[in-house]
Amino acid sequence: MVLYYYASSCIFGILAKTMALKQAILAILHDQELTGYDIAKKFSGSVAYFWAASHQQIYQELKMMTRDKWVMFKNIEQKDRPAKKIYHVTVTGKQALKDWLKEPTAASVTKDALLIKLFVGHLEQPQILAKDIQRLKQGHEAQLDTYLRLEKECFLTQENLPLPLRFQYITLRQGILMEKAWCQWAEETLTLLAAVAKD
Amino acid sequence: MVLYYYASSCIFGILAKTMALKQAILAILHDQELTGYDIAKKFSGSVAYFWAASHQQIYQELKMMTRDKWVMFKNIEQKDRPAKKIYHVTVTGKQALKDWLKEPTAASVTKDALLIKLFVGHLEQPQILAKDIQRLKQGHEAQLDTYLRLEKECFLTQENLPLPLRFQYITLRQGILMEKAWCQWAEETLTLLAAVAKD
DNA sequence: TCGTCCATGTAAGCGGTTACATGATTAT
DNA sequence: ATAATCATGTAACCGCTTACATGGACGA
Repeated sequence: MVLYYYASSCIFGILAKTMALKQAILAILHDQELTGYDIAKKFSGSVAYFWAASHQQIYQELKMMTRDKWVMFKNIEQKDRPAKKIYHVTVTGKQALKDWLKEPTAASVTKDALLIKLFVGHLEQPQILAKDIQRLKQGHEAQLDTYLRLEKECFLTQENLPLPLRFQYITLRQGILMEKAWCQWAEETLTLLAAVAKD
Repeated sequence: MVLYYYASSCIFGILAKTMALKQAILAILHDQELTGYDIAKKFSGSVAYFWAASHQQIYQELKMMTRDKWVMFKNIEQKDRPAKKIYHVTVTGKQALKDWLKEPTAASVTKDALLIKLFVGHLEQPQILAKDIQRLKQGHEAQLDTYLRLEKECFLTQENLPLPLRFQYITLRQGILMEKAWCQWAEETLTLLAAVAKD
Protein backbone atom coordinates (compact mmCIF):
# COMPACT_ATOMS: atom_id res chain seq x y z
CA MET A 1 0.00 0.00 0.00
CA VAL A 2 1.27 3.40 -0.90
CA LEU A 3 -1.68 5.41 0.28
CA TYR A 4 0.33 7.29 2.88
CA TYR A 5 2.12 9.01 0.07
CA TYR A 6 -1.05 10.69 -1.04
CA ALA A 7 -1.90 11.83 2.46
CA SER A 8 -1.58 15.49 1.56
CA SER A 9 -4.18 15.19 -1.18
CA CYS A 10 -6.32 12.57 0.52
CA ILE A 11 -6.77 14.50 3.73
CA PHE A 12 -9.35 16.44 1.76
CA GLY A 13 -10.60 13.28 0.08
CA ILE A 14 -13.84 13.51 1.99
CA LEU A 15 -14.51 16.86 0.41
CA ALA A 16 -16.61 17.47 -2.67
CA LYS A 17 -14.90 17.79 -6.03
CA THR A 18 -14.41 21.26 -7.42
CA MET A 19 -16.18 20.28 -10.60
CA ALA A 20 -19.55 21.88 -9.95
CA LEU A 21 -20.81 23.10 -13.29
CA LYS A 22 -23.79 20.75 -13.15
CA GLN A 23 -24.78 22.22 -9.80
CA ALA A 24 -24.22 25.75 -10.99
CA ILE A 25 -26.60 25.09 -13.88
CA LEU A 26 -29.14 23.54 -11.50
CA ALA A 27 -28.85 26.62 -9.28
CA ILE A 28 -29.56 29.02 -12.13
CA LEU A 29 -32.29 26.86 -13.59
CA HIS A 30 -33.86 26.14 -10.23
CA ASP A 31 -36.71 28.61 -10.33
CA GLN A 32 -36.94 29.47 -14.01
CA GLU A 33 -37.07 27.85 -17.43
CA LEU A 34 -34.22 28.78 -19.75
CA THR A 35 -32.54 27.77 -23.00
CA GLY A 36 -28.89 26.75 -23.15
CA TYR A 37 -28.25 30.09 -24.77
CA ASP A 38 -29.84 31.94 -21.85
CA ILE A 39 -27.80 29.94 -19.33
CA ALA A 40 -24.62 30.75 -21.23
CA LYS A 41 -25.47 34.43 -21.00
CA LYS A 42 -25.97 34.18 -17.24
CA PHE A 43 -22.58 32.49 -16.98
CA SER A 44 -20.86 35.39 -18.64
CA GLY A 45 -22.93 37.83 -16.59
CA SER A 46 -23.80 37.81 -12.89
CA VAL A 47 -22.76 34.25 -12.10
CA ALA A 48 -19.41 34.74 -13.83
CA TYR A 49 -17.90 36.02 -10.59
CA PHE A 50 -17.95 32.60 -8.97
CA TRP A 51 -18.18 30.25 -11.95
CA ALA A 52 -17.42 30.77 -15.62
CA ALA A 53 -18.48 28.54 -18.50
CA SER A 54 -18.60 28.73 -22.29
CA HIS A 55 -21.69 27.90 -24.31
CA GLN A 56 -20.03 24.80 -25.73
CA GLN A 57 -19.48 23.38 -22.28
CA ILE A 58 -22.99 24.23 -21.18
CA TYR A 59 -24.60 22.48 -24.16
CA GLN A 60 -22.60 19.35 -23.46
CA GLU A 61 -23.40 19.46 -19.76
CA LEU A 62 -27.12 19.90 -20.49
CA LYS A 63 -26.97 16.85 -22.74
CA MET A 64 -25.50 14.75 -19.93
CA MET A 65 -27.89 16.15 -17.37
CA THR A 66 -30.81 15.32 -19.65
CA ARG A 67 -29.50 11.75 -19.96
CA ASP A 68 -29.27 11.56 -16.13
CA LYS A 69 -32.81 12.97 -15.77
CA TRP A 70 -31.64 15.99 -13.77
CA VAL A 71 -33.21 18.32 -16.34
CA MET A 72 -35.78 18.04 -19.13
CA PHE A 73 -36.58 20.26 -22.09
CA LYS A 74 -39.44 21.30 -24.31
CA ASN A 75 -38.65 21.76 -28.00
CA ILE A 76 -40.03 25.06 -29.25
CA GLU A 77 -40.25 25.69 -33.00
CA GLN A 78 -40.02 29.31 -34.00
CA LYS A 79 -40.66 31.17 -37.23
CA ASP A 80 -37.64 33.15 -38.46
CA ARG A 81 -35.46 31.86 -35.61
CA PRO A 82 -33.81 28.49 -34.96
CA ALA A 83 -35.78 26.07 -32.81
CA LYS A 84 -34.91 26.20 -29.14
CA LYS A 85 -34.95 23.86 -26.15
CA ILE A 86 -36.38 25.25 -22.95
CA TYR A 87 -34.94 23.43 -19.96
CA HIS A 88 -36.29 22.93 -16.45
CA VAL A 89 -35.02 21.03 -13.42
CA THR A 90 -36.68 17.71 -12.54
CA VAL A 91 -37.49 16.49 -9.02
CA THR A 92 -34.42 14.25 -9.23
CA GLY A 93 -32.30 17.26 -10.19
CA LYS A 94 -33.61 19.33 -7.30
CA GLN A 95 -32.83 16.52 -4.89
CA ALA A 96 -29.32 16.18 -6.33
CA LEU A 97 -28.75 19.88 -5.72
CA LYS A 98 -30.01 19.68 -2.13
CA ASP A 99 -27.82 16.66 -1.43
CA TRP A 100 -24.82 18.49 -2.84
CA LEU A 101 -25.47 21.46 -0.52
CA LYS A 102 -24.94 19.18 2.46
CA GLU A 103 -21.54 17.96 1.31
CA PRO A 104 -18.52 19.70 2.84
CA THR A 105 -17.03 22.18 0.41
CA ALA A 106 -13.40 22.04 -0.72
CA ALA A 107 -11.41 25.25 -0.40
CA SER A 108 -11.22 26.91 -3.80
CA VAL A 109 -7.85 26.89 -5.51
CA THR A 110 -6.40 30.11 -6.87
CA LYS A 111 -4.20 30.14 -9.94
CA ASP A 112 -2.82 33.59 -10.42
CA ALA A 113 -0.23 34.17 -13.11
CA LEU A 114 0.28 37.76 -11.96
CA LEU A 115 1.70 36.58 -8.66
CA ILE A 116 4.16 34.29 -10.40
CA LYS A 117 5.32 37.28 -12.41
CA LEU A 118 5.72 39.40 -9.29
CA PHE A 119 7.55 36.56 -7.56
CA VAL A 120 10.33 37.02 -10.12
CA GLY A 121 9.52 40.67 -10.78
CA HIS A 122 13.13 41.73 -10.26
CA LEU A 123 13.93 40.22 -13.68
CA GLU A 124 12.09 42.99 -15.50
CA GLN A 125 11.68 46.74 -15.31
CA PRO A 126 9.18 47.58 -12.56
CA GLN A 127 7.29 49.92 -14.91
CA ILE A 128 6.25 47.03 -17.14
CA LEU A 129 4.64 45.14 -14.27
CA ALA A 130 3.16 48.36 -12.92
CA LYS A 131 1.44 49.01 -16.22
CA ASP A 132 0.03 45.49 -16.26
CA ILE A 133 -1.29 45.86 -12.72
CA GLN A 134 -2.80 49.24 -13.52
CA ARG A 135 -4.71 47.72 -16.42
CA LEU A 136 -6.01 44.85 -14.29
CA LYS A 137 -6.88 47.31 -11.53
CA GLN A 138 -9.17 49.17 -13.89
CA GLY A 139 -11.06 45.94 -14.52
CA HIS A 140 -11.39 45.21 -10.81
CA GLU A 141 -12.52 48.75 -10.07
CA ALA A 142 -15.17 48.56 -12.79
CA GLN A 143 -16.36 45.24 -11.35
CA LEU A 144 -16.47 46.73 -7.86
CA ASP A 145 -18.52 49.66 -9.16
CA THR A 146 -21.00 47.27 -10.77
CA TYR A 147 -21.34 45.33 -7.54
CA LEU A 148 -21.77 48.46 -5.42
CA ARG A 149 -24.45 49.79 -7.75
CA LEU A 150 -26.24 46.45 -7.60
CA GLU A 151 -26.02 46.50 -3.82
CA LYS A 152 -27.50 49.97 -3.64
CA GLU A 153 -30.29 49.28 -6.11
CA CYS A 154 -31.34 45.78 -5.13
CA PHE A 155 -30.37 45.11 -1.57
CA LEU A 156 -29.91 48.24 0.52
CA THR A 157 -33.12 50.03 -0.44
CA GLN A 158 -35.67 47.62 0.95
CA GLU A 159 -35.80 45.96 4.33
CA ASN A 160 -37.13 42.45 4.86
CA LEU A 161 -35.72 40.97 1.70
CA PRO A 162 -37.27 37.68 0.58
CA LEU A 163 -35.17 34.70 1.65
CA PRO A 164 -33.60 33.82 -1.72
CA LEU A 165 -32.44 37.40 -2.17
CA ARG A 166 -30.89 37.47 1.30
CA PHE A 167 -28.71 34.55 0.21
CA GLN A 168 -27.84 36.12 -3.12
CA TYR A 169 -26.79 39.24 -1.24
CA ILE A 170 -24.23 37.15 0.65
CA THR A 171 -22.60 36.14 -2.63
CA LEU A 172 -22.58 39.76 -3.81
CA ARG A 173 -20.92 40.81 -0.57
CA GLN A 174 -18.05 38.44 -1.26
CA GLY A 175 -17.58 40.00 -4.64
CA ILE A 176 -17.48 43.43 -3.05
CA LEU A 177 -15.08 42.57 -0.23
CA MET A 178 -12.72 40.65 -2.50
CA GLU A 179 -12.61 43.33 -5.19
CA LYS A 180 -12.02 45.99 -2.56
CA ALA A 181 -9.15 43.98 -1.09
CA TRP A 182 -7.67 43.42 -4.53
CA CYS A 183 -7.75 47.14 -5.36
CA GLN A 184 -6.20 47.97 -2.00
CA TRP A 185 -3.41 45.48 -2.68
CA ALA A 186 -2.90 46.91 -6.15
CA GLU A 187 -2.49 50.41 -4.76
CA GLU A 188 0.00 49.18 -2.18
CA THR A 189 1.88 47.29 -4.87
CA LEU A 190 2.02 50.23 -7.27
CA THR A 191 3.55 52.30 -4.47
CA LEU A 192 6.16 49.61 -3.81
CA LEU A 193 6.93 49.31 -7.52
CA ALA A 194 7.33 53.08 -7.82
CA ALA A 195 9.81 52.95 -4.94
CA VAL A 196 11.75 50.19 -6.68
CA ALA A 197 11.78 52.19 -9.91
CA LYS A 198 13.31 55.18 -8.10
CA ASP A 199 16.31 53.16 -6.84
CA MET B 1 -16.85 34.40 -40.87
CA VAL B 2 -18.36 33.91 -37.47
CA LEU B 3 -15.65 35.53 -35.42
CA TYR B 4 -17.97 38.21 -34.07
CA TYR B 5 -19.73 35.56 -32.13
CA TYR B 6 -16.66 34.88 -30.07
CA ALA B 7 -16.08 38.54 -29.35
CA SER B 8 -16.62 38.10 -25.64
CA SER B 9 -13.84 35.53 -25.44
CA CYS B 10 -11.64 37.06 -28.12
CA ILE B 11 -11.57 40.53 -26.60
CA PHE B 12 -9.05 39.01 -24.23
CA GLY B 13 -7.43 37.06 -27.03
CA ILE B 14 -4.38 39.26 -26.87
CA LEU B 15 -3.87 38.21 -23.25
CA ALA B 16 -1.62 35.42 -22.08
CA LYS B 17 -3.12 32.02 -21.38
CA THR B 18 -3.75 31.13 -17.75
CA MET B 19 -1.74 27.97 -18.18
CA ALA B 20 1.48 29.03 -16.50
CA LEU B 21 2.86 25.97 -14.77
CA LYS B 22 5.98 26.04 -16.92
CA GLN B 23 6.64 29.62 -15.89
CA ALA B 24 5.92 28.87 -12.25
CA ILE B 25 8.54 26.11 -12.36
CA LEU B 26 11.01 28.43 -14.08
CA ALA B 27 10.37 31.03 -11.37
CA ILE B 28 11.09 28.58 -8.54
CA LEU B 29 14.06 27.05 -10.30
CA HIS B 30 15.46 30.40 -11.40
CA ASP B 31 18.12 30.85 -8.74
CA GLN B 32 18.53 27.34 -7.35
CA GLU B 33 19.01 23.77 -8.50
CA LEU B 34 16.26 21.38 -7.44
CA THR B 35 14.88 17.92 -8.09
CA GLY B 36 11.32 17.35 -9.29
CA TYR B 37 10.56 16.17 -5.80
CA ASP B 38 11.81 19.42 -4.28
CA ILE B 39 9.78 21.48 -6.72
CA ALA B 40 6.67 19.48 -5.86
CA LYS B 41 7.24 20.25 -2.19
CA LYS B 42 7.49 23.96 -2.95
CA PHE B 43 4.23 23.72 -4.86
CA SER B 44 2.41 22.34 -1.85
CA GLY B 45 4.15 24.87 0.38
CA SER B 46 4.77 28.57 -0.10
CA VAL B 47 3.93 28.79 -3.80
CA ALA B 48 0.68 26.90 -3.27
CA TYR B 49 -1.13 30.16 -2.57
CA PHE B 50 -0.95 31.29 -6.18
CA TRP B 51 -0.36 28.06 -8.06
CA ALA B 52 -0.90 24.43 -7.09
CA ALA B 53 0.52 21.37 -8.82
CA SER B 54 0.88 17.67 -8.10
CA HIS B 55 4.16 15.81 -8.42
CA GLN B 56 2.81 13.86 -11.40
CA GLN B 57 2.14 17.02 -13.30
CA ILE B 58 5.50 18.52 -12.40
CA TYR B 59 7.42 15.45 -13.63
CA GLN B 60 5.60 15.58 -16.94
CA GLU B 61 6.16 19.30 -17.28
CA LEU B 62 9.88 18.94 -16.52
CA LYS B 63 10.10 16.29 -19.22
CA MET B 64 8.57 18.66 -21.80
CA MET B 65 10.69 21.57 -20.63
CA THR B 66 13.82 19.42 -20.96
CA ARG B 67 12.77 18.54 -24.51
CA ASP B 68 12.30 22.25 -25.24
CA LYS B 69 15.70 23.08 -23.68
CA TRP B 70 14.20 25.37 -21.05
CA VAL B 71 15.77 23.26 -18.31
CA MET B 72 18.53 20.66 -18.04
CA PHE B 73 19.37 18.13 -15.37
CA LYS B 74 22.31 16.29 -13.87
CA ASN B 75 21.75 12.66 -12.94
CA ILE B 76 23.00 11.98 -9.42
CA GLU B 77 23.41 8.40 -8.29
CA GLN B 78 23.04 7.86 -4.56
CA LYS B 79 23.77 4.98 -2.24
CA ASP B 80 20.74 3.79 -0.28
CA ARG B 81 18.47 6.29 -2.07
CA PRO B 82 16.98 6.33 -5.56
CA ALA B 83 18.92 8.27 -8.17
CA LYS B 84 17.79 11.83 -8.65
CA LYS B 85 17.77 14.48 -11.34
CA ILE B 86 18.87 17.94 -10.33
CA TYR B 87 17.36 20.52 -12.63
CA HIS B 88 18.51 24.00 -13.55
CA VAL B 89 17.18 26.65 -15.93
CA THR B 90 19.01 27.20 -19.22
CA VAL B 91 19.64 30.57 -20.85
CA THR B 92 16.77 29.82 -23.23
CA GLY B 93 14.50 29.13 -20.26
CA LYS B 94 15.50 32.37 -18.54
CA GLN B 95 14.76 34.29 -21.71
CA ALA B 96 11.37 32.58 -22.05
CA LEU B 97 10.51 33.63 -18.51
CA LYS B 98 11.55 37.23 -19.14
CA ASP B 99 9.53 37.34 -22.36
CA TRP B 100 6.51 35.99 -20.53
CA LEU B 101 6.80 38.72 -17.88
CA LYS B 102 6.25 41.31 -20.58
CA GLU B 103 3.01 39.76 -21.85
CA PRO B 104 -0.22 41.28 -20.52
CA THR B 105 -1.72 39.09 -17.83
CA ALA B 106 -5.25 37.70 -18.04
CA ALA B 107 -7.49 38.30 -15.04
CA SER B 108 -7.57 35.15 -12.94
CA VAL B 109 -10.82 33.19 -12.95
CA THR B 110 -12.40 32.14 -9.69
CA LYS B 111 -14.41 28.93 -9.40
CA ASP B 112 -16.00 28.85 -5.99
CA ALA B 113 -18.46 26.08 -5.22
CA LEU B 114 -19.28 27.66 -1.85
CA LEU B 115 -20.82 30.67 -3.57
CA ILE B 116 -23.00 28.46 -5.75
CA LYS B 117 -24.24 26.80 -2.60
CA LEU B 118 -25.00 30.13 -0.97
CA PHE B 119 -26.71 31.32 -4.14
CA VAL B 120 -29.34 28.65 -3.51
CA GLY B 121 -28.77 28.55 0.25
CA HIS B 122 -32.47 28.96 0.98
CA LEU B 123 -32.93 25.32 -0.08
CA GLU B 124 -31.20 24.02 3.01
CA GLN B 125 -31.09 24.74 6.73
CA PRO B 126 -28.83 27.74 7.34
CA GLN B 127 -26.97 25.88 10.11
CA ILE B 128 -25.58 23.37 7.62
CA LEU B 129 -24.03 26.06 5.46
CA ALA B 130 -22.88 27.94 8.56
CA LYS B 131 -20.99 24.87 9.77
CA ASP B 132 -19.34 24.47 6.38
CA ILE B 133 -18.27 28.11 6.35
CA GLN B 134 -16.97 27.90 9.90
CA ARG B 135 -14.77 24.97 8.91
CA LEU B 136 -13.41 26.78 5.87
CA LYS B 137 -12.90 29.90 7.97
CA GLN B 138 -10.59 27.99 10.29
CA GLY B 139 -8.46 27.07 7.30
CA HIS B 140 -8.30 30.66 6.09
CA GLU B 141 -7.48 31.95 9.57
CA ALA B 142 -4.67 29.43 9.90
CA GLN B 143 -3.33 30.50 6.52
CA LEU B 144 -3.53 34.15 7.52
CA ASP B 145 -1.62 33.41 10.72
CA THR B 146 1.12 31.69 8.76
CA TYR B 147 1.38 34.65 6.39
CA LEU B 148 1.45 37.20 9.22
CA ARG B 149 4.17 35.27 11.05
CA LEU B 150 6.18 35.11 7.82
CA GLU B 151 5.73 38.83 7.33
CA LYS B 152 6.94 39.59 10.84
CA GLU B 153 9.92 37.25 10.69
CA CYS B 154 11.16 37.82 7.16
CA PHE B 155 10.01 41.19 5.92
CA LEU B 156 9.19 43.62 8.70
CA THR B 157 12.32 43.18 10.79
CA GLN B 158 14.95 44.42 8.40
CA GLU B 159 14.98 47.55 6.31
CA ASN B 160 16.52 47.69 2.84
CA LEU B 161 15.43 44.26 1.73
CA PRO B 162 17.29 42.85 -1.26
CA LEU B 163 15.35 43.35 -4.49
CA PRO B 164 14.06 39.79 -5.00
CA LEU B 165 12.67 39.74 -1.46
CA ARG B 166 10.91 43.04 -1.98
CA PHE B 167 9.02 41.42 -4.85
CA GLN B 168 8.26 38.27 -2.89
CA TYR B 169 6.87 40.48 -0.13
CA ILE B 170 4.35 41.88 -2.62
CA THR B 171 3.01 38.37 -3.28
CA LEU B 172 2.79 37.69 0.45
CA ARG B 173 0.84 40.91 0.93
CA GLN B 174 -1.78 39.71 -1.49
CA GLY B 175 -2.16 36.52 0.49
CA ILE B 176 -2.59 38.55 3.65
CA LEU B 177 -5.10 41.04 2.25
CA MET B 178 -7.16 38.36 0.51
CA GLU B 179 -7.31 36.06 3.52
CA LYS B 180 -8.26 38.96 5.75
CA ALA B 181 -11.06 39.94 3.38
CA TRP B 182 -12.27 36.35 3.23
CA CYS B 183 -12.40 36.04 7.02
CA GLN B 184 -14.22 39.35 7.26
CA TRP B 185 -16.77 38.14 4.72
CA ALA B 186 -17.16 34.85 6.58
CA GLU B 187 -17.91 36.68 9.83
CA GLU B 188 -20.46 38.88 8.07
CA THR B 189 -22.03 35.83 6.45
CA LEU B 190 -22.24 33.85 9.69
CA THR B 191 -24.09 36.78 11.25
CA LEU B 192 -26.53 36.89 8.34
CA LEU B 193 -27.04 33.11 8.50
CA ALA B 194 -27.69 33.32 12.23
CA ALA B 195 -30.33 35.95 11.54
CA VAL B 196 -31.95 33.71 8.94
CA ALA B 197 -31.93 30.78 11.36
CA LYS B 198 -33.77 32.87 13.96
CA ASP B 199 -36.69 33.61 11.62
C1' DT C 1 4.89 -3.34 12.22
C1' DC C 2 3.20 0.76 10.58
C1' DG C 3 3.82 4.86 8.40
C1' DT C 4 6.82 8.48 6.56
C1' DC C 5 10.53 10.42 3.69
C1' DC C 6 13.05 10.28 -0.46
C1' DA C 7 12.57 9.87 -5.58
C1' DT C 8 10.94 8.50 -9.72
C1' DG C 9 7.53 7.67 -13.10
C1' DT C 10 3.04 5.67 -16.45
C1' DA C 11 -1.76 5.71 -18.01
C1' DA C 12 -6.62 6.50 -18.08
C1' DG C 13 -9.89 9.78 -17.93
C1' DC C 14 -12.24 14.20 -16.82
C1' DG C 15 -13.13 19.16 -17.10
C1' DG C 16 -12.59 22.83 -19.99
C1' DT C 17 -10.82 25.55 -24.13
C1' DT C 18 -10.32 26.46 -28.92
C1' DA C 19 -11.63 25.99 -33.42
C1' DC C 20 -15.07 24.99 -36.69
C1' DA C 21 -19.87 25.09 -38.52
C1' DT C 22 -24.75 26.91 -39.72
C1' DG C 23 -28.08 30.67 -40.78
C1' DA C 24 -31.89 34.06 -40.56
C1' DT C 25 -32.96 38.69 -38.37
C1' DT C 26 -31.94 43.23 -36.91
C1' DA C 27 -29.30 47.35 -35.79
C1' DT C 28 -25.49 50.72 -37.17
C1' DA D 1 -21.44 46.47 -45.72
C1' DT D 2 -20.48 45.19 -40.99
C1' DA D 3 -21.49 43.30 -36.91
C1' DA D 4 -24.40 41.73 -33.36
C1' DT D 5 -28.33 38.70 -31.51
C1' DC D 6 -30.58 34.37 -31.34
C1' DA D 7 -29.76 29.32 -31.16
C1' DT D 8 -27.77 25.13 -31.83
C1' DG D 9 -24.08 21.93 -31.93
C1' DT D 10 -19.27 18.71 -33.14
C1' DA D 11 -14.40 17.58 -32.62
C1' DA D 12 -9.69 18.04 -31.38
C1' DC D 13 -6.87 19.01 -27.91
C1' DC D 14 -4.87 20.64 -23.48
C1' DG D 15 -4.24 20.92 -18.43
C1' DC D 16 -4.87 18.48 -14.60
C1' DT D 17 -6.48 14.70 -11.43
C1' DT D 18 -6.74 10.05 -10.00
C1' DA D 19 -5.08 5.66 -9.77
C1' DC D 20 -1.33 2.61 -10.07
C1' DA D 21 3.59 1.24 -9.50
C1' DT D 22 8.45 0.69 -7.25
C1' DG D 23 11.62 0.38 -3.24
C1' DG D 24 15.07 1.20 0.40
C1' DA D 25 16.00 3.86 4.87
C1' DC D 26 14.38 5.40 9.21
C1' DG D 27 11.62 6.70 13.25
C1' DA D 28 7.44 5.65 16.48
